[in-house]
Amino acid sequence: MGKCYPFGEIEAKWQRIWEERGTFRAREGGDKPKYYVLDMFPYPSGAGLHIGHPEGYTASDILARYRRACGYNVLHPMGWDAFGLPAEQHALQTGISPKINTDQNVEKFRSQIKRMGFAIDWEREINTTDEDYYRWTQWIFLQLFKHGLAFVDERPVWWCPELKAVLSNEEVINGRSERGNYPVERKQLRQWVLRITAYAEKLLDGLERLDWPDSTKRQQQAWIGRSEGMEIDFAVENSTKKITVYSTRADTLMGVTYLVLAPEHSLVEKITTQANGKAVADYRRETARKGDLERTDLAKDKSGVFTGAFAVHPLTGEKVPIWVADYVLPSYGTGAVMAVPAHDDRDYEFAQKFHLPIRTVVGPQGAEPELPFCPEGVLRNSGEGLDGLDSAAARGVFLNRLEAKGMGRSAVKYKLRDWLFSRQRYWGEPIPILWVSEEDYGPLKRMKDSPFQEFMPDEPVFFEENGRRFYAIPLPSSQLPLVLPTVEDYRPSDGGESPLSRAKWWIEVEVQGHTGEIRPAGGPPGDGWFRASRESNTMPQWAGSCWYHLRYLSPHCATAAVDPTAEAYWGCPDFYIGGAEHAVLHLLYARFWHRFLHEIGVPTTVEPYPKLFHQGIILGEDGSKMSKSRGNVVNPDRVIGDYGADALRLYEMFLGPLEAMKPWDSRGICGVSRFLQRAWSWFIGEDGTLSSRFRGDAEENALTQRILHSSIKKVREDIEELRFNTAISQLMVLLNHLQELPAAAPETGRIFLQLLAPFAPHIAEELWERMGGIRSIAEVPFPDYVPEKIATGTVTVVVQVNGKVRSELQVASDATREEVLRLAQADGIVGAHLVDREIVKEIYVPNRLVNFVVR
RNA sequence: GCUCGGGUGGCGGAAUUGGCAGACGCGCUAGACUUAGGAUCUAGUGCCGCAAGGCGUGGGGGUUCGAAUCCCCCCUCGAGCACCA
Repeated sequence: MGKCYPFGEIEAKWQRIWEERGTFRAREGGDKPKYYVLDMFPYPSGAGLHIGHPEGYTASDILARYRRACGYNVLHPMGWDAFGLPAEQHALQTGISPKINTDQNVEKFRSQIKRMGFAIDWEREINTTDEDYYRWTQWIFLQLFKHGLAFVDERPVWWCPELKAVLSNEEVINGRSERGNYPVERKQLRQWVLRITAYAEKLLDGLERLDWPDSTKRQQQAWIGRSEGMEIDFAVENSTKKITVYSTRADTLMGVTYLVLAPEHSLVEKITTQANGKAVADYRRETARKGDLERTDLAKDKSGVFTGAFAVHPLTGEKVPIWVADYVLPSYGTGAVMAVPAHDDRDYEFAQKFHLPIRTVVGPQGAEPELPFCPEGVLRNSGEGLDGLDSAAARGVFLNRLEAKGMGRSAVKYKLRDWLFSRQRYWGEPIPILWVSEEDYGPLKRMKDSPFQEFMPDEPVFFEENGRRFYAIPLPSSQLPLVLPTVEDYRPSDGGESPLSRAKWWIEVEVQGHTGEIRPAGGPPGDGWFRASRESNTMPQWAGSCWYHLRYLSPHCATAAVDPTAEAYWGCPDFYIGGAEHAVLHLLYARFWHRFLHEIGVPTTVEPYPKLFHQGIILGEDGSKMSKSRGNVVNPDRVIGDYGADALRLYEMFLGPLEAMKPWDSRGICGVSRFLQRAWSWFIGEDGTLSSRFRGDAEENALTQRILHSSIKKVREDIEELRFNTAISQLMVLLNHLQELPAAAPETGRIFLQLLAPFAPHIAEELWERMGGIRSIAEVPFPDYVPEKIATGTVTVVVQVNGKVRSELQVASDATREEVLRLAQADGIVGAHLVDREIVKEIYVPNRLVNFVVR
């Protein structure tokens, strides 16, 4: 690039001034309406800022600056989601503590983000790993515990041997870890679990009112996976047992030819006949060994074994064999299904393989169905009074009949599973729980005045080990934050325990039931002292991001997670922007916590993020995902050094629609850089002083007025609709026109700068100041357009003959239909196409077009 | 396999309710200024054609005076879900 405006100097200058003046500090109160813009806060990775980060942040910054200029009191904060596995793995490799590593990374991220010149209130910066932050994360956990929503359970969990960590359902993709793509397996472990399923219905209903991308709503909907069906009881022949199945297609009840139990189903052992015992046991063992990848691989053949037992059809009394097969999942519905091979793909495949009977009971009206026939249809072969009914009606009839016999009921099921909340890791929030023995729990529970009563749930939470019970005791808030202790060794144990479990001095404690005091084990015995062990698991990374939008409102509040006055003023974010990869993880968990917190009286809002937007991904120059191995990574520091932050901001917004996936183009940034250079040169002459083109007496002609005012209109509308690429192109159109003018009114220059300011704030501030601006351009009201200056006297009307454009006319905007048609016919080129033709129809669209239909 | 969302010049992308397809930018061509140009400025730039004109929004069909836009079929790319009964 040739000569450049001094962006390096200007950008540093204005970033310093904004900080010194506190230009973007947000305070509660005043008459202005509030506007809270939130970015998904970054995980400060060691790699530093990625070129993708500034995309979302610039978008939110444009909105923040625009809204401020439109008279809103704007809150635009930033912080760090800094717990997480990479810092811990880094510690394992280097021995540097995650704390130190994280602090360094935050330092780097902060300085890189500051170089972008965002209108952020840095006094509100938060960090999920700060004690003052996570004490409230722990407090929220205790509230969940108190309300019976946090409990422990021995359950099969996803265990990743490579990461030596337990993963949540959401963190496992096709049998591999989301992070690192390592294989995972099933393992029985005692785990903390949050009862998110209790909120399934609310989380589903709440989606409707959210202004979110459709695809994200659909993803959450599918994840919650509500289905309506029936539970149907099948008696087991020669037994008092019954098998309850769940089905959404009870209309196919008469087509049942066998039942299937999940291998883990508790009845399997009880009903299997002796003759089949070995085969079933072998099969169950085989299933247990398999990872879910193997088990759920769709391509694989169906497998299963016969139990030797039979069930009794609740309506026909017919005997149907009971099988065990791993295509039935233990964790959904009742873990047992009625198999209707004629009308279910999976049952059909299974029946084919094991030569089980197939009975057709539903089909299209009239024609014979091709099996398996899975859509709804009309009943056949189902018996008197049923044949001919459509599926929905048939379900109603079956429901009545089964209900009458006490053998069926309607039921709603969800795919959503409870949230596995403990991690066997070091770098996370310690779970503020103590474990005491059964003998100590009783007395402690009876101390009504004990601080340990503060978060005590109605139902005790306990686990059993070697025949002994251990009870969970919540720390009182006086003991928060429970600080993550310093340890030497960050390795998890092979047995799946947290590195914290090795810190015996921290784990083994004694608690004073009366006072809430806690001391290391080995103190003198006395009244009210009990032995206890701390919970060694930590919280998953999602915990801190579940409520950070609330912490920004009063980041320094020492008495509450969020100050009620601040919360009452700011409420929840009016706009939330971040990547689509969080569609079901962070966004579902945060909705759960926020709603829970709302129910216990913390935030006044029910939903945390009423309006959400996902920015797209910026691909490498070769059109593939940016990655070190491909060597197509663009370094933001480098770009800022070469072209300046304004150019980077402008370029990322100009690339294409904000939500789209788009490739980086290193030549494209030259284009926007040239635009900024041209803008600079329009204001500043060769000698470095304000250009002489600005004359107080200059008056813009109608064309200039029209372009200027339609630019104001378009920029306003485009910003509000997040169409930043077209807003910028309009700014280019405007500048292209202004450059043609021999002289300009200072006011015209100022309006141009105000329109530019949200996108390229540094250059706009600098030129604004040189144009005589006293206040920061960020604080000057955004210009409004004058409609009369856009709608000038004449409009262009296109003239078509048989739909083909032949000419265009300049006519007065208030011209009548007759006048325009007459002018159109009088047009020379049009006339040539009308010669010897008969006009059969005349189409007239006011101020737009004329179309002659001829023969 | 199922469910969504896309396919517009050499490239990124524009186009209220169906009403001038290709705004803006990149690139390219020619010219100017220059010792020089990967700087700047000027002009041009969808395709075919000397022109008149014709053809053009993944392909095919349809509705309409008029379709990138609406309807049907097909091709293709991307995302999500993936034995949830």
